Amino acid sequence: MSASQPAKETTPKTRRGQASRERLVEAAVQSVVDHGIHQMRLDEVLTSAGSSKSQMYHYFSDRDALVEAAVAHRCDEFLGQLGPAFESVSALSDLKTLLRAFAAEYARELKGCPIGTLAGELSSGPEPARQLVVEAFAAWENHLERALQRIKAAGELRADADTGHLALGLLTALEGGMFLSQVRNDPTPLEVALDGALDRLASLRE
Amino acid sequence: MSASQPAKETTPKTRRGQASRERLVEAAVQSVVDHGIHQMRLDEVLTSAGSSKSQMYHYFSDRDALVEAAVAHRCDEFLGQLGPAFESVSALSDLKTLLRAFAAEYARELKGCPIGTLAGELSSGPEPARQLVVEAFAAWENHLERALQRIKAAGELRADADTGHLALGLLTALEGGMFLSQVRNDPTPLEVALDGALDRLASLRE
DNA sequence: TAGAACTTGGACCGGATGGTCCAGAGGGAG
DNA sequence: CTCCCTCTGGACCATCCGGTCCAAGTTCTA
Repeated sequence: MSASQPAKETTPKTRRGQASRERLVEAAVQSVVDHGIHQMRLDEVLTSAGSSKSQMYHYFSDRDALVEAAVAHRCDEFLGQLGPAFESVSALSDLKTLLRAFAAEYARELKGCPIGTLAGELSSGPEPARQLVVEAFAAWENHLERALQRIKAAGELRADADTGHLALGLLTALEGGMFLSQVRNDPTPLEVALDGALDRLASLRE
Repeated sequence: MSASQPAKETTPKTRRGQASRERLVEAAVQSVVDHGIHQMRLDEVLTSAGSSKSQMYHYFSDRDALVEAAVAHRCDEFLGQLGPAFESVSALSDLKTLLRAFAAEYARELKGCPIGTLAGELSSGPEPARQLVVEAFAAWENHLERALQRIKAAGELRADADTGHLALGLLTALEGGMFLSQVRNDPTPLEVALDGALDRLASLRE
C-alpha cells in the first residue's frame, strides 16, 4: 500500500458502501454549488444524502477530503460533456455554433462557470482540490486549441495564426463573460465577450 | 431621523471615534483581501485594529455592516485611482498604454481583481454589499466607454464602432484575464486577453 | 449458519466565533 | 471644575460545527 494519504480513508468494499459514498459526494456537490465551498456544511450534506457523520468519516479523512471529491466529481462531469462536444468541431462554423450554444445554455441560469466559481473559492483553499480545477482549465484550453488546430489545418485560419494564444483568448473571454453575466444577472456580457472573441477569429481567416 | 437602518448603528461624534471607526474599516478590508469575505474573522479584525468588540458593535449593527463598509471602502479606493487615470485618455495609444500598465502592475501580485474577487464572493452574499460592487463595475465600464467615445470623436475609430459593446468587451477581457492569471499564478492569460481585445480595437480603426 | 468484515446511527465533545452587557475611562461643553 | 455624553475594555453567552467514539446492524464468506 502506498503512503499517499496521511489519514485513514476507507474505500467502499460492498455495493452498499459504494452507493453511500456516491450519495455523499453528490450531495456535497449540490451544497457546494448552492452555497459555495466554504459555506458547505457537513450537516446539510449529511441530511440531504440521508447519511450520518460516521459514514462520512468512514469514507473521507475529513471535510477537505469530501470537498476534494466533490470538486473532482464536478470537474469530471463538466469535462465529460465538453470532450465529446469538441471532438466534432472541425470548421470555424462548428466552433461558433458550439460556443454560441454554450452561451445560450448558460444564459438560462446565469450561475457562474461550473468550474470557474470553484477556482475562485479555492484560490486560498486546500491545494489538492485547487490543483484539480487548474487541470480542468488546462483540459478545456486544450480542447479549444486542438479544435483551432484542426480548423487551421483545414485552411480556415491564416498560417501565422497562433492557436495557443487564440485558445487562451477564447477561454478568458468565456470566463470574463460568464463572470460579469453572473454578477449582473444578465446574459449580455457573455454574449458580447463571445462575439468579440469570435470576430477576432473571423478576422484571421485565410 | 430616517428609518433606513433597521438596527442601531452609531456614527462617530468625536475625532477619536472617527479614527476608531476608520481603523476598523481598514483592518476589515485587509482581512477581506487576505482571506476573503466569508473567512474574515471579527477577532482578527479587532486585534489588527487594536480595537475591541464593543467598539465594533458601537459603530456597526453586525458583521455584515462591517463587511459592507469594507466593500464600499475598497470600491471607492479602486475607483478613486481609476477615475483620474482615465480622464487623460483621448487617443487609442493612451488607452493601450494605460491598460498595459494596469496589466503590468497586476502581474506583480496576481491576486484577483480588487473588486472582482469581492463580486464573486458576494454572489450569494448580503445584498447591499453586492450592489456596491455591481455599481463599481458599472462605473468602470463607463470610464472605458467614455474614453472610447473620445477616441472615436477624435476620428481614431470607425463611425459604426459600438463603443458600448467595445467597452463591455474590454471589461470582460480584463476580468477573464485577471481571473485566469490568478488561478494559474501566471501573468500570461491577462496579457493575452488584453492583447486580443486591443487587437480588435485596432482592427476597427478609421 | 456462524463468524468476520463492513457499514451505520447517533450521542458526545471542544473549540471557534458572532453577539450581548455593563462598568468605567476619556473628553468636550457649560 | 463638573457633568454628561461618548467611547472602550473585556468578561460572558449561545450556538454552530467539525470531529470522535462505540455499539448495533448488515452483508459477505467459509
